[in-house]
Amino acid sequence: MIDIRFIRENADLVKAAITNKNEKADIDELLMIDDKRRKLQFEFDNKKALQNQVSGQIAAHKKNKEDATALIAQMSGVADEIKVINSELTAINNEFEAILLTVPNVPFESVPIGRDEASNKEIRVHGTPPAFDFEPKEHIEIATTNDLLDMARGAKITGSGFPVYTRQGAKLERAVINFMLEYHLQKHGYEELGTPFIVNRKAMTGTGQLPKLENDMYLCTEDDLFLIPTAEVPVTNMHMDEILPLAQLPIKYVAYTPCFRREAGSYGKDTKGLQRLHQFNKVEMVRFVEPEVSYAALEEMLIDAEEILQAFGLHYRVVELCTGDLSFAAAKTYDIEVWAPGAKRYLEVSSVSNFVDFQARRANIRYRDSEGKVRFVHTLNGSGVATPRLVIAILETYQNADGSFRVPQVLRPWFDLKV
RNA sequence: GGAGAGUUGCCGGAGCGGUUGAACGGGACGGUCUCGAAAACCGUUGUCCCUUUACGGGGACCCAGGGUUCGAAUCCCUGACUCUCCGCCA
Repeated sequence: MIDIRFIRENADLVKAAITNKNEKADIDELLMIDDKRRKLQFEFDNKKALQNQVSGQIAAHKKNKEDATALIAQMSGVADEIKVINSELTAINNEFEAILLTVPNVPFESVPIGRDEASNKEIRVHGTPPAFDFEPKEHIEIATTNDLLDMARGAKITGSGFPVYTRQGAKLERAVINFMLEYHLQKHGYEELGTPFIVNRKAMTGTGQLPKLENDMYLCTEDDLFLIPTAEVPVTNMHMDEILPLAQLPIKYVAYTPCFRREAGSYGKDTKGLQRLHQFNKVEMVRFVEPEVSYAALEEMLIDAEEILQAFGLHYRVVELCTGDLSFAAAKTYDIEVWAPGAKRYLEVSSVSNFVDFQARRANIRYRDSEGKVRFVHTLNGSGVATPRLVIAILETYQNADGSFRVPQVLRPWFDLKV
């Protein structure tokens, strides 16, 4: 969330950010409630101060065996008054919090302003589209020919958007995950976590999925627990309500998890094969850093993700998202889009974002700086990377004229692992 | 699922309903001593909110939320979590 003090002093800036992000949040209402709640708090504090003071006197009287009935009588109504103010205060604080949680993060100053992805800015292009002396096929055809994927049976046992990877397909995907994990561990110095795939409301609120995206997530109503849409949620919330010692920063975690997304409202879009799924696997990087270095860390993470695609020898481009395409919690985001020669288009395989202190405030993740002051950390995360579209790009890039495909060199050790 | 025990500050661990934001011990940090270090000794060691130019002042917080009371870390209720035993089970 955004510091209410910042909102008070920069209301116009925050309002512009809301507009530019195509979000809705009533800042005027928020500020009005903020004012009311501070007045109530003041009243509460004063009443409490009186009660504390007289209670001290009562204690002193009793200690000296003096009569305190007058003082007790004087206080008998005060407790009720405090109770009333307190319940009003609780109500207004809840109201305040509810609105504050709907205020999106403010985009970083350099982020291009724009309505939608049309205003995104291409940062760089790596490599060139591979050339074929035959017409390259789309992944779903390659997968069918080689028995890698069974979408129909996935639909039978769950529903559409739940793929079954079959035989070599399952092995290929697992090899990809292993390769990416080890790469980040060994070359980029991340620490691996294996987290729960189901989290509670507090965690979902901490990273900013709630309250906005409740409808996009799978919910176990019996226990009020959500299936994670990304490892960002459990991993970032690892340090919820903690004050980290400076020596621990930066913290760099990598985790593989499945991701579950209802994709409400996107039916009929990118439905082919593995392009858009309700369940997919992803290797995710998360960092906790000092505020001063978070934008440098963002560039580093982007490279960390790019190296994966480079290792696979894939053609891709990096795009900086404009304000309108930026997610609710992000201040700045790069997307990496890999080239799919069969589909003849770029597919988003990674999103690398700096959330600055937005998530840290929500999840109350702080650190003690070199002067001993407690401050909010900056959090970042990036896919490194999501498997379905990576598998698409691999199959389409490494396909042969006869319909077969090659396993990229870097995957061989994982694919041909001997036991 | 059944029965029981617990949840206090960085950690361990006290805490009769009334100057207890919290004894005591450990750790950490600063200082004295030392050529340096250890030991010893002295000191420091909370988060958040409101107010103040500042010094300061006020409030909240001892798992969470309610209740009893003039007053709750301390009593009562509910919930969460942890541990032990039983049952079930990968």
